[in-house]
Amino acid sequence: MEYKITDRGIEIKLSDRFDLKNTFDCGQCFRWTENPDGSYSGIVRGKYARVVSDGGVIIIEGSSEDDFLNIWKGYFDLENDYNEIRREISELCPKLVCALDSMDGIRILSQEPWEALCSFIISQNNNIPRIKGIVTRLCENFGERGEYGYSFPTADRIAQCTEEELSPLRSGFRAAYIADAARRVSCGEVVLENMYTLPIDECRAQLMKIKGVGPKVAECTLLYGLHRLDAFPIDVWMKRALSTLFSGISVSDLGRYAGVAQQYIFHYSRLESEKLKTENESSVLQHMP
DNA sequence: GCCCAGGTATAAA
DNA sequence: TTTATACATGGG
Repeated sequence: MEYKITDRGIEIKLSDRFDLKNTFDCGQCFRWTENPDGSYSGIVRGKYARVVSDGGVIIIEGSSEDDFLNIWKGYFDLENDYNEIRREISELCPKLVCALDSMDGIRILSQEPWEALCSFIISQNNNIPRIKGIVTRLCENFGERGEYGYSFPTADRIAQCTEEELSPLRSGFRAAYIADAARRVSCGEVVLENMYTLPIDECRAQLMKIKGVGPKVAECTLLYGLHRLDAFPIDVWMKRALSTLFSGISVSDLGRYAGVAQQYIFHYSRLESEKLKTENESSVLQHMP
């Protein structure tokens, strides 16, 4: 990864790819919005940036060099080479090549741990547009107002709220879960920062003490919030995908990038199920009088 | 109105 | 240990 400072912002040259749509709109994050020109705007750790992809170069507009080095470089995982990661996954599981090819240029973001935990508690039994709405209201109601928008509220701030005070979020039954997570993080019972390095099973067990956090939310928190690329899903859809689309592969075959592989598998299985759906619809149409 | 959404808590087999 | 339901809300 090379970068230089220009009048447009930080210009980055990568040896691998960074596809903005695949990265920001794949369901791993809920606070980046696409602009009409295809760039994306977002706020991380209270800092605003606009990310532009321009002929193989990525430009982070509105970032100082300090912010780039301290925030964006790690957040966008720019020092990992996804060509290498993909090569390792495909060598471990050659059957996954079609899944790897189905989503070129995705990067696993290294989000703020508390934001990821909170976001994926909200994500359960929910759809992406509504998740985004609830997260937006969470920031508007309890985050810090900045020049370009709101920061994600701290666990301490949310811990002060009663369930009643969370009602403007319209998050339904998840309000109690958000409150419980905030309380446990705020009082130090759950220390997210320790989970960058703790054994993955221990992390999962600690997270699952929180009400409303099951295996899926724990995995997502670890993968997207603590950048544990080894955090593998023990989720029903994953088992189904591996037993149907990729029979013969088990989660333990996926190695140290199990979490990254999971992202590709998820996307691929979504594509396949949609393909199946349209095939069924057209065959139904064929039999219509 | 009905169905479903990157699930989880709870009760029951 | 595995399997069925309710859960709040809103987009399609």
